[in-house]
Amino acid sequence: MTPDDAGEAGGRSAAGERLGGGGRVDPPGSVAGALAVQERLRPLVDLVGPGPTAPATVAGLDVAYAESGDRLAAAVTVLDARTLAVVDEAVSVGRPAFDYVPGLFAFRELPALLDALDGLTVRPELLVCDGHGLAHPRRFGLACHLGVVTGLPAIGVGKTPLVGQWSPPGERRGSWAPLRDGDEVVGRVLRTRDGVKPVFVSVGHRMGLDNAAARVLALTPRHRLPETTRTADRLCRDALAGGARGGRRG
DNA sequence: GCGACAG
DNA sequence: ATCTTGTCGC
Repeated sequence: MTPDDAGEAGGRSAAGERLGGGGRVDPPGSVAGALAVQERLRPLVDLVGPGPTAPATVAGLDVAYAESGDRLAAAVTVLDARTLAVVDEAVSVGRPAFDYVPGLFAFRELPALLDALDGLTVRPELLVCDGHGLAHPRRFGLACHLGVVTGLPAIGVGKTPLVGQWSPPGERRGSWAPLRDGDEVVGRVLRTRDGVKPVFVSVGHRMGLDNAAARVLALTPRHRLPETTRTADRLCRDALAGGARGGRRG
C-alpha cells in the first residue's frame, strides 16, 4: 500500500500524529472505481467489538457546504466523554471530492475529514460520524470507511434512513427497534428524546451495536443528535461563514 | 420500467 | 447538504 492510498485504507499513524494518515487522498475517478474501493476495503471492517465502553474522549465529525456547492468545510471536535466539554477541534476547508451519489457518500467528504483529523492534537477513542456505517447497501458506509482508514473505533448516527425496514420504537428516550435489511440487522432505530423522531445508529468499525447505542444515549442528554455532532456542525458552519480562505485550521 | 436514495 | 416562515415548547 502506497502513501497515496492513505485515504483508501491503512494509513495507520504513529501514536498521537497524522490521525488522518497525512498527505492528500486521491478520490476514485468514477463510480465503478469507488465501488471497487468499497469492495476492497469492506473486508477490513472489524466487527468484533464491543469497543470502548467508557471512552475518555469522543470525536464528532461533520461537513457543511457553501450554497454554491463548490466549497465545503469539514470539522472534527473532540469532547470529554464525561463532561461533554470540547477539548480539541480542527477544521479543513476545501472542495467536494466526488459527486453526491447515495451509497458513495464517503468519497465526497472523506478527504476533507481526514485532513481535519490531521489537525487534531488529541487522539479520540471513538469517532461519531454524521451518516451510516453498516446500514449501507454494501455494508460500508462513511463510518466504516472512516474507521478502517483511521483504525479507530467508529459508529454512524444518521438522521434519515438509507437502507432497511423497522417498526416505530416506543415514544420514550432509550426505546429502540432493530433496523433490518432483509435478514440481517444492520443498525438500530433509537429514540434519543421523548416523543422526538429517532436517529439511525449503526456500527462503523471496532464496535458492537449495543455499545454504539449506549454511547449515543450518553451523548444525547438534552438533544436529539449527539453533542459531538452538534459541536462539529457548528464548527464547520462557522468556518464556512468566516474566512473565505482555504486551507486548514485547528 | 418506476420510485427510493446517508449528506 | 442548502433555501425557506411560521409555529410550538422548554
